[in-house]
Amino acid sequence: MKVLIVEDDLALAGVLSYTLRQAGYEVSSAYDGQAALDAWQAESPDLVILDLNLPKLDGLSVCQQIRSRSDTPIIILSVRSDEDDVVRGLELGADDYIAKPFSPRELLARVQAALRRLGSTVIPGPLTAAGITLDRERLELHRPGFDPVQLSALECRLLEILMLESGHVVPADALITAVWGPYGTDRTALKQLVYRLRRKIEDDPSAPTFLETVPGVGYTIASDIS
Amino acid sequence: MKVLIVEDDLALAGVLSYTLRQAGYEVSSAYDGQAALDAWQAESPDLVILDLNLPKLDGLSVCQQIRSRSDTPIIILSVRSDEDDVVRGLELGADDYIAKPFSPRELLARVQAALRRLGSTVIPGPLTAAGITLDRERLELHRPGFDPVQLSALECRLLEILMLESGHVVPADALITAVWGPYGTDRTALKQLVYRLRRKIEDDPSAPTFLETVPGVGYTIASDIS
DNA sequence: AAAAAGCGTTACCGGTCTGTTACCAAGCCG
DNA sequence: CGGCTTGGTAACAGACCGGTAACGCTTTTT
Repeated sequence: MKVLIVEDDLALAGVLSYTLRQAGYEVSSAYDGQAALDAWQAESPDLVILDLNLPKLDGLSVCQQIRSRSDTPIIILSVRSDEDDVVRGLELGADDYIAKPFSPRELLARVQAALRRLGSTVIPGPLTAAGITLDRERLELHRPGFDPVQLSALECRLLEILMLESGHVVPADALITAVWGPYGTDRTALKQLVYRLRRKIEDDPSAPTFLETVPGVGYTIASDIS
Repeated sequence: MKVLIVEDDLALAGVLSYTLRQAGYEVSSAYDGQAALDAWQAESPDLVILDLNLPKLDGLSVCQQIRSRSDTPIIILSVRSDEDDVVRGLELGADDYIAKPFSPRELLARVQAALRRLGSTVIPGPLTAAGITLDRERLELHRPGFDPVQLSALECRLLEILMLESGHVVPADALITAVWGPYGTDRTALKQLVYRLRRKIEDDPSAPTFLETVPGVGYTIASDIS
């Protein structure tokens, strides 16, 4: 996993770099906006950590440029006074932000979350739980006795989370965050996704036997095969 | 929520302890590095507040040791001259730091933030008391010989409290505070809630056998199985 | 270029949850 | 004995929630 750090404060960049390397990431750095774009094209990293205050080319512009050309996850670094810019950055398609000062540990957590969310990360071996198997590469669901079902990317991610937590109830908020990122808000989208997923995998959506609702809390899939 | 305070300045430790206790945390203290590790193992706190300047065993070492064995959030206390150590502490996996001098309010805010960040994953296991089992994840009540009963969020909270105090009488005021918070509502709401809960779980609401009323005081559930 | 699929959004409907008001029965006290 | 408090019951209304449908925009496929 390659991470590009765009930060003009060399001390901070050093800390970030050290932390990420420790965690097993491959790290490259850029110290101004123009260099950032060059490095991005040269390295095609899997994730970008982007300071907003940059020499030569503004961080927001960098964000926009990158986003216009790819889906690479972007995490914005900001100081408190940048609040407006953060909002604009998120609107421009950044995935998350961290306000300075922050702990490397927190950064690491966000990097991992962002990579996990984009699904690009995990070299997905098939995931088996609750009696079913999810082929995350082909977005296919396999169930004994049924034909394989073709899933969309979002459906696959939703199912993946529920399977990883199989036997436990996953709160709706947690699902939203895990699927749409920290700024996904609307529960309606989740309702929709669950509904569409149920129609694909279940014979009778009105009496779900597999993907169950826990009213007021969230959703769950049974861990045991009944 | 348990907090471990590691601070050799007794006066400061006292202030910290007082502040946190006021806010409803359970607090334990250690006054040197070695004692900190011992206390940490003995108490398994939910969060550690760690001074860096400690007798016997350096704060950074304590941080490292704790982090190598668990994800317990750590907040570093430091004086301005410690800056380098703070950075090292954060690299070692601390979650946040506070520079002395600080206000109690700031401390509380950081503690809460740290707990919120990592602690949201605390899943309550099933609670068993008085012969019944409460599945707090699914809001379900299980009783031997009966079908599981679906509860609402409030009903579940009420039952949880009574079960935790099973065998004792819980005053009505205490119940209201525990369920609706410090700005609790009328007793009528409690009457309602009890009534509705009884109808869900009891065959004969007019002669309650499980959730009993203690007139003029509150409610209780028997601790023994009758 | 046309068709299909993915997905966010709005709207609607029926259900449950829950605070409130009202009423009744029982106990306490002067 | 009559007023008062306390607890149970009923009924209602507003809020919230989850499932469903339909629309439209975008992306992918054909």
